[in-house]
Amino acid sequence: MAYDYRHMVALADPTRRRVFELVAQRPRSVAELTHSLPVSQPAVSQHLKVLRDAHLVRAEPRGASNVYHIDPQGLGEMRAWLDSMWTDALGSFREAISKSMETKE
Amino acid sequence: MAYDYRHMVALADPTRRRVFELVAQRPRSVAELTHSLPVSQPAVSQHLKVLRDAHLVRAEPRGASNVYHIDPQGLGEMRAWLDSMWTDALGSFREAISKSMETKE
DNA sequence: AATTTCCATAAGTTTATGCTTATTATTCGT
DNA sequence: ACGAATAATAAGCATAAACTTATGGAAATT
Repeated sequence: MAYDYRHMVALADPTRRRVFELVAQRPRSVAELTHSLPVSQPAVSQHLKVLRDAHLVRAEPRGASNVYHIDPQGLGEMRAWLDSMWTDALGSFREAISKSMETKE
Repeated sequence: MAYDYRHMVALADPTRRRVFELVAQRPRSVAELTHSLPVSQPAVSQHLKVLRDAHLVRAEPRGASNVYHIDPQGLGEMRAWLDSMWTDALGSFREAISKSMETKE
């Protein structure tokens, strides 16, 4: 069940981020993405693979071209992680605060 | 205002992630963290710097030692980004779905 | 006050990863 | 059916970034 942070890894690279943002705006083919970016087509394909594996985008074949759109699953998993982090981590954070209050007063 | 993804960059590295998780469990000193990890103390300090810059952790000097705890700001910023992504990106996602429905029906 | 503990920074090395060119498979247009 | 276009994969390179050892400064211990 352990969260594997694939989404963070995927979004850590600036170019890959740009790919994701472009796809998030509206569905786009690989050729279209390549034209909007300062890197080669294979580079774009490689980034898309990482984003696909992280369930952040999904490919939809449309004839010879491959149209990518957002995959809600990735964002959903991130949100779930963030929510649990919010309660767990910030819970113990609050405890620590109270304790340091006690110590100081 | 543009989101700079510092948090994602920070959490992309497995060791740094481990540091973050340990600090999230409960506040810990650098020495404590080093003992729990397979890397040297300077490596831990370097990771902590990245996490600090991303506002994911905060240092609290306690005598000679430095106790790190969670910084809510980082998680908050991530949540804000995620929420806006959720509405924007998934909004256009829904549109695309509707359109592809029209096309197919 | 000397020694040890704690942590951060610096410098250098090694590993990871993002990029390129080359190639292949599939589909479209003519 | 043939040539052009689309995209994925492979191999190699080059830079970035994660690690190491070395060092220095501040606080605790004796």
